[in-house]
Amino acid sequence: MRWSEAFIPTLRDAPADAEAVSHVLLVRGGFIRQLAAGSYTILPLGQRVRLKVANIIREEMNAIGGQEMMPPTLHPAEIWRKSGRYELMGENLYKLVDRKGADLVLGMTEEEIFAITAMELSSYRDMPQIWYQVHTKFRDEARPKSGLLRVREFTMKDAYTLDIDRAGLDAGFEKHRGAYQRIFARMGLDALGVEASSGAMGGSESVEFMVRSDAGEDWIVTCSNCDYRANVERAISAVGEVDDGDPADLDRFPTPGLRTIKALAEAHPDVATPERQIKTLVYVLDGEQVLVLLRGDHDLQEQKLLDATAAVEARAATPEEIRPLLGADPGSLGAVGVNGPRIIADEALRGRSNLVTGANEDDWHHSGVAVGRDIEVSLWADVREVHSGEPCPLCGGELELWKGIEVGHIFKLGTKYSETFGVYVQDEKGDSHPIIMGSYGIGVERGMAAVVETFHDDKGIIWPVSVAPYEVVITVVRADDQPTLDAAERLYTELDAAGVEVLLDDREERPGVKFADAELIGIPYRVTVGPRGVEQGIVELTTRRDLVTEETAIDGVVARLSEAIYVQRHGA
RNA sequence: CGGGCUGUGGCGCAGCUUGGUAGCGCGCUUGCUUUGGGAGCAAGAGGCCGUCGGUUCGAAUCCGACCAGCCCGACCA
Repeated sequence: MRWSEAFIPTLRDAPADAEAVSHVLLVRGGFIRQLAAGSYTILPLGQRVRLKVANIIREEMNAIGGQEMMPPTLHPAEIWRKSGRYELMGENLYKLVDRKGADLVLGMTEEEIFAITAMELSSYRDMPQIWYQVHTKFRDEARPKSGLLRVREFTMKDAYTLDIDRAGLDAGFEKHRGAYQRIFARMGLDALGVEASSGAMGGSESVEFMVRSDAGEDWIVTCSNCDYRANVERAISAVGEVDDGDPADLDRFPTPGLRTIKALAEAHPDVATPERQIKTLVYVLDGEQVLVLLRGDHDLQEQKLLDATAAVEARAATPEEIRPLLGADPGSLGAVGVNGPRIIADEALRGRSNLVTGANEDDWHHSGVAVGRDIEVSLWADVREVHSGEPCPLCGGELELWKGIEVGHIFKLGTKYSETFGVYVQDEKGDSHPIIMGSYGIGVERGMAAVVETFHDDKGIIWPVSVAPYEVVITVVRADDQPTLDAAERLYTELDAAGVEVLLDDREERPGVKFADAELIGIPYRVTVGPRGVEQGIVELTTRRDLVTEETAIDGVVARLSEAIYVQRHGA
């Protein structure tokens, strides 16, 4: 491609409303333009990257036996009502009505559609199957943000495994784990597979692939000593033992004006250190008011609460809801003697005694509280959020927290969708079994953005060869100098013939503009052709990653570049 | 959905307090000069000032409603 004929609208100034590095650089480099919140036009340069990412995904999916197909994105609402997700997905699901008044839905993930397609299968002999698509998904995000990182319309590779038994699912899951590791590695990404919550997908087990980045929206817990890694929505840590002393009798004491764990601990350091208090939270789970108990120095992880109770929506109750329920305001709440709402207690409170908690009367607290004796717990669960520095649950090493971008997520779904849609196959004895499904997603554009978040400097993007829009840019220093232009054209033709993707910067611009643009759009190799060098049969070769330049004979440059690129093209 | 901020040529911004012919930088067009790290001079093109309504002789500017976008939070397969 000749730059003079290409549509590569680079910008000198960053758009005012872009914050994330990938957002700024993709807009400035002429890869994308915003149409509306969370809605982008992918420009020619962006499309080349997007197709390369999609092709890497396709190659690795095909390599594990995946078969690409193309279901519709527009679905009858009936299907989603049947799976229960018409309601479950809430406002994130785009809902529309056609001319006949029929309700329709735009697909945001497609377990339902693939389950229905799987009704064609009837025998264990048909198993296993790996089906996938690379297609548009729609999500009415409450808050699209950060350019391509969180949008309302995007391309997702979603794959589904169909097996007759658990062992088949496990095998399919492991195949995908491997494929995903290869896909992200080929994109240059260091994506770590971490334990995750399955959320609204349902299912038993899931692994997210996270790329470390401050632009990410998830917090990840990793051990500095062993391989333990998990999303905070799922992560656990070893809790230190607390010496409660001998169990005491339940008692009350006045605590005027002491409304926080900290204030109470400072006023009564002998009995009420934070780890010897019970934190009582009132939550509303799908409309049901519940008490959630935690150790005083611990915090609630809401997703854990949802997972433990199979609830869909959790929110903190308001003071107006709490007073009629418990008879006191936040600051003096407790679960002693409460029997009405369900009481969900964190595992860290199990077996504890001699504790302090609110007495459900303003300005009074209980002391000597023994959890089993004085509080009737309805459900024990791990609902505590792990904090940085706590001991690893596996090895005791120090846990670290970091922010990550979720570039992929794989789920063991089980039979939820096959049972709903009646997808059964017969085994060798003729018995029917619901198909066991797995579901596996990668966000294509988010992956592109994650690459930019990972590889950039103050001059612009640094694409890995495997996903670069072009592999080489030939910068013609003097486009008006005929020998220079001739030499550049010859290189352009030869590189093209050698199968290298090359962009010829033949624009009548000053060199500084061309260098700056080449660096901004992140082409891995730059060949600089200028009058001085051409006279001596020499060009300059610059690598984008380290911006190191060396002079080299024109004659050898094509062979050299095609070799270097060939080995990098399929990923690091 | 709650909180904060912003809407003025393609991009970045000023003008609004105190109403009176819409401005600057970059980019774009043409010409000349220049040419190894975002050139100089000259002449140009390009704007329903987010939308609707109100106040006024007169509104980018004042008032109201709405819409859109960004950031924080809630939410998020």
